[in-house]
Amino acid sequence: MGSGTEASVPVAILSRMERYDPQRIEARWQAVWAAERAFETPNPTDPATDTRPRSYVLEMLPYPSGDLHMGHVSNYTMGDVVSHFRRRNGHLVLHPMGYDAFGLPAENAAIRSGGHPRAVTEANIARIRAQMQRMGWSIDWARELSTSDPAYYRWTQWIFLRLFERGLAYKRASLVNWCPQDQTVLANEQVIDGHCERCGSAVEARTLAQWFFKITDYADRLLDDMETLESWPERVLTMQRNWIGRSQGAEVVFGEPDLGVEIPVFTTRPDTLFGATFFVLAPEHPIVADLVRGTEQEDAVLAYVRRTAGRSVADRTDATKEKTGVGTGRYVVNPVNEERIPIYVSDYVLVEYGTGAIMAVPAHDDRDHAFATTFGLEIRPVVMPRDGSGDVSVEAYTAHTADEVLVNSGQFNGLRADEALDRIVTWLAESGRGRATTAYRLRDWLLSRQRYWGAPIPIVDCPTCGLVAVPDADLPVLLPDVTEYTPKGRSPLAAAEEWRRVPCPTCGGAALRETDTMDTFVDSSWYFIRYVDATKDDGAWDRAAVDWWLPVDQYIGGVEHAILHLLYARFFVKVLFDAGLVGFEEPFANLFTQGMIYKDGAKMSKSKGNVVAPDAIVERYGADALRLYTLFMGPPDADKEWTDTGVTGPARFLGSAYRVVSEIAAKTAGEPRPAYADAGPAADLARATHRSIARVTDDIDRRLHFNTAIAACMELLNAIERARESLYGDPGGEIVLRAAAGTLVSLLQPFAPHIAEELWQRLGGERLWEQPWPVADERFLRAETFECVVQVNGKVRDRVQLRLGLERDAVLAAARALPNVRAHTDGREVVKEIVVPERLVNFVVR
RNA sequence: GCGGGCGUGGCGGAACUGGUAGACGCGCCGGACUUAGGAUCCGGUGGGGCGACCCGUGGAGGUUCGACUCCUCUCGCCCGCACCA
Repeated sequence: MGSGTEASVPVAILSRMERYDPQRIEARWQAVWAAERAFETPNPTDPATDTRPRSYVLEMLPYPSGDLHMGHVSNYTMGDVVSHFRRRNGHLVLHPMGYDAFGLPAENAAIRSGGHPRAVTEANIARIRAQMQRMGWSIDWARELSTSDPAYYRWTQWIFLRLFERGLAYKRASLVNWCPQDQTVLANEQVIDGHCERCGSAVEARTLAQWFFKITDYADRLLDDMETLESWPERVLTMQRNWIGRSQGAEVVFGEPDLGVEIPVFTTRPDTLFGATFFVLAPEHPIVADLVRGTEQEDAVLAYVRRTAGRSVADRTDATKEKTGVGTGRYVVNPVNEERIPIYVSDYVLVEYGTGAIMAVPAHDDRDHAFATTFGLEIRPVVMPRDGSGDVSVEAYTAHTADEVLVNSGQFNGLRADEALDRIVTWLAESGRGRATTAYRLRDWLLSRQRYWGAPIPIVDCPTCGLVAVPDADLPVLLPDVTEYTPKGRSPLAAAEEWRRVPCPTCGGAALRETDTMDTFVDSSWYFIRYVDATKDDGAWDRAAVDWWLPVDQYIGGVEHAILHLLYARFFVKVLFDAGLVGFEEPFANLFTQGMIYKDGAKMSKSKGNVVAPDAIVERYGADALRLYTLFMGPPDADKEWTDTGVTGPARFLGSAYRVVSEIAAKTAGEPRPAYADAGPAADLARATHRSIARVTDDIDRRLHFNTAIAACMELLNAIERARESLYGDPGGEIVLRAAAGTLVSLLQPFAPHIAEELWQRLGGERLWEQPWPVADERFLRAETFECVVQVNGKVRDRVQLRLGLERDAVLAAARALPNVRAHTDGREVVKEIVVPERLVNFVVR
């Protein structure tokens, strides 16, 4: 890769025949990187003793829907900048890529086109891979993986079995979210406002036997370990905290005397126990049928339960609608005061939360208040501010102040509410009628899906042995080929009769395979581990190598995964840790969530017709320009607005850098490294060069503010352009000029690696991607003089160029002497003189 | 309702620690080169005023010599959760 010939081409000819041609340059360098396997990073041969600095830089893997979109470009470019930066700062960098390839879109496309989901997926992957490679990201393609590959999902199944054997994967009939459009169940996390996250259909509640992961067992650790995730965005932590929804409270047991049953409730307000004036069961509560059997309320209650079951989830959970319900004719006894209170059935109580039953305290709960008002039930205040101001006739009194006391509460009257809460819980525990407990909003993760294109659940259902794990040695359980994928409410795998019939692994008797497939979020909950050993076939991974690379040092992705993927992946890692399979408890040490790219004020989407295809931009301006623009648009975590004209800024900048650096390469000689000069324009340029190094380094490393880093590169180019004519012909000046050009190219490399490599070569360098990152020389960060701003009463009146290190009195004297300063101070009394060293002077006058 | 975030030129944004508001870029205006310009180069560009100056970071107060930055109140927008007892 010599460059001697190009450096001698006369400038006039060069500028005419060698206009910046990104297509040619980018193809050239991508070929070089591929041939040299420039970005492949093998695992250490001996991880136990290898102490080399390393960084695992990862962006969330794409769903291969066909085309790369702008969100991907922005996301992967940010990761690429960090990767290049760390590589050039001496780190071994793991920067892999893969495909989240199972899932409904490919299956639906296959149904439409009559093809096979596998074929659709493979075609999509080929397409998106080519588009990603065209972007020139420094990815270790030797580690590429696809979650729909049997060599991958074999280990997804293997991990499922580890959860199964630990009792963390179980099958249970329960009330689940059913999407009538996609004909499958959905996890709670995939239901947005009662609608299917993917297709938008109103979700129905159905009772079905489904597979769950017991993520609730990990609720406390998922919550408490967030303390260690210091650099995670606050909003992601908050969203996870809300989602887990831990509430401290008490379980209180209410007795039903006629049938002799006990019904526990969960409450966060045991202090209001004396205010319970009725009791409510969720319509699906198992005791409802027993309570009303043979009574005159039976028909009314069962009719209400049926009506509720027929309504959509969105409808049921609409908090603004009027409360409905029906009395059962039965009552329970309040354990604290032996009072009989009536039992109602109402859909405002959710069977999945707490115990599915509540004690209703209308005086101190908005929902109970609304119900009591509708049904004309007693509203009895039991917690009041000391001044007696809490009126509960119109709305519930729910405030929490330090100065509340209990009333109407027997032996607890007069106690402060917080004190009473503790005392009542103690009393309940001592009398065996309750205990302190914690409830969570988080539900177990429903992972089974009645669809084809996913990893089969590796379980066999045996009439004698029950649910039995497929032995590890028999993995993968391959997806059978079926002819019909159209969703019909049961898994298409059920039609593969031959495939289903297997001998029971335990007793050898005739048994049937599980036909549901796994939620694709299972696939993506461990892929970051598999990258370490992406091709290993005698195990899921090598623990020593995994522990060497992980946790991920910098994870980058969209905030839309704040709960789903990030919570699931955290859960998986904790389970794997407990099973001794990995040596860390959190997968992602640092998380960065990038903003979304909008166009015309809306999220880019096909349905809105405002999608800008990266391909089209690359074709016209080149990958470097597109990379630069997606970063230059704004701070990485903020949402950004795409404008078609905006790309021209970075594109012109690259064209201009190409011209100017090529000219300098041809007209000067020397090393493309930072150099020094003592005075004059050369010294100014040397300072500008070193300041740029400091700024770009800090912007990438500490702030992840790529937009200002690029702005700094633009400023350096402007400085070079301004200085070059006066430096040509001066030997010392030419060295500085060439060094400045080299530094510019070097700083630009993480953002625009193709043009940087091309220009670096033109300047006589080689393999810029592995050159050390430039270091700013402190001596050149400071000028000899500074512009001192002089204010009078806080308003800028003049400026003066002063020597650095000048004493306070001298600074004041110089400032005072300025004509415009005198105009504003003469004849007035100066009451105060403020001097901010090396910045400004402020005279306060009266 | 609860929680998180954001309001700066015509536009995207910069100002990181309280110290020159508007870096950098787009767009626009003027000029050069040109058969031509969606190319390139040069100059200008927050508002008002001939000017000295005045006004300006959603709004109103406050702290300070000095506030985009800190405090109080308020308006608007975005995101998340929401009948979770």
